[in-house]
Amino acid sequence: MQATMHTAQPVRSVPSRVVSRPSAPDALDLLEQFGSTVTLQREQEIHGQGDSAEYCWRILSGCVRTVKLMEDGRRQVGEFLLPGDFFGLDDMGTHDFAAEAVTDVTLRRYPRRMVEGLADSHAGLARRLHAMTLVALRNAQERMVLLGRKTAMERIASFVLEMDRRATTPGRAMLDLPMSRTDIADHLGLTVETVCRVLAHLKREGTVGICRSGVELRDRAGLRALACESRH
Amino acid sequence: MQATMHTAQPVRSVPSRVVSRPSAPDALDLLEQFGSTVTLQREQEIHGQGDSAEYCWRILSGCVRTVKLMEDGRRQVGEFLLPGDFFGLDDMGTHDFAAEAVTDVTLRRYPRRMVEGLADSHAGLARRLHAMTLVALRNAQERMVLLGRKTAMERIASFVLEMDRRATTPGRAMLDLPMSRTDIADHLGLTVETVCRVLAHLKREGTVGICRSGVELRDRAGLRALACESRH
DNA sequence: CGCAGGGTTGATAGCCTTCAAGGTCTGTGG
DNA sequence: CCACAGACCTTGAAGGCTATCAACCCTGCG
Repeated sequence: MQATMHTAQPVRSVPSRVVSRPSAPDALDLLEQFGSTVTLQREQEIHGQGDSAEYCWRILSGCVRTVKLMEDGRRQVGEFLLPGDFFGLDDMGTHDFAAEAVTDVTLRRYPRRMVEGLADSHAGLARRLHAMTLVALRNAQERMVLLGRKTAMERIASFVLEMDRRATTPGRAMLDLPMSRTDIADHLGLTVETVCRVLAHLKREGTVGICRSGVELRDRAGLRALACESRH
Repeated sequence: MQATMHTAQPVRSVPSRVVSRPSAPDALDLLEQFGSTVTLQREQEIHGQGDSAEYCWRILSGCVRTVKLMEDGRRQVGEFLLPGDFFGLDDMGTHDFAAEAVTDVTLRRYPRRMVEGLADSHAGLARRLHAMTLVALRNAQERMVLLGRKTAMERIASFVLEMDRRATTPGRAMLDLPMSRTDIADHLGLTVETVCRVLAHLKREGTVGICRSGVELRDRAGLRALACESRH
């Protein structure tokens, strides 16, 4: 099992081309021969809700969100995906959620037929894919606690800390949040206004600083206390 | 892929011993040689939150819940598991949720080390296990919409319909709900009182009848309208 | 019979939403 | 360069949905 499997982060692979030891073996490298690189502008749709699942993707740069719309327009953002993350692999037949570019993105696209064929003959790849699904499931379960039982303040604090842990350089003071307040609200089961108010409250308390499209983490311990998270 | 994979139900296997054609092949049958049968009384713990994941289980009879407790006592019930369902397979290293018997239960228990060993040499079994994880993930994502965006009435209606679809004989008027109101509340992100009030409301409207530890579905179409579910 | 635990119902409170208005930033076109 | 439009963000006021608190009912059981 890879180190990433023991974190509570979304499905993520170490972008092999960035690893210092370029030969670090990863079963996912087997996919590369079938991959093609695509770029999209912000707000473009990568696949729709209900689309047949022809491809899966890995993010090279940028941010992607998965979205489910109810008939009356209520929206749930399933997750935000960052460089290194895979998506589109965990759907059966059709994609339950749409996937949309939050920012301009560069993606590596793989035909699922090829991925599944390779997995049938490479047990190591199959294990790796299954492990990624398990991480996604664990994250979804953690989010069920957040959506079912946490207050607005706890949700925001948990979200900021999660994005910090997933950042390319975790622990830095400045944390980029490329998604809109509306996206954050629809991810956390809140409204835009509540997200704004809670962030303003955290700012007044000196816990975070608010910069355009990002936050400055001034008091991680305080955030952790607010988030009501046992581990992390 | 099995037919069950295309439903939105929890991880479920067809209990092979009950199938009319006793030779219906299922990769999960490979596990049987390592299985042992255990029985527990209601409210007993099967495994704790944070326990190292030594075993996984399949339910032969009864109902099980998965539970996560926050430090201050807030509780989230991850899912209710019914005969045929597997659990304990989707955890990595340790169980994130506890598992507890809702009713007296009979379980088939399998050492995970054996399961994983078998899966390494039987691609069919590995695929089957991965498929079960995918179903669990899809269910978790559907529940994120419920917890993030649905009203109390919609949550209850969705829950009743889901339990109906998963019942051993779906479509019957009488639906058994073996879990307590508190369990339902902690599953749906509500309080006991709200669950009671919503059920009472549905009863007054004639949508359901309330019997001791169960409901009578008098108006499935009405429930579906209340549940705001596209498919099903 | 009395107790204990779960279920139900009512009254009140509070968190978050809704509705509304203004502010800020960005990109565009003159 | 500046003005303007539009989208997003922020803040305020009011309302509603659900939680909280409390009381009572009901059932099973010792």
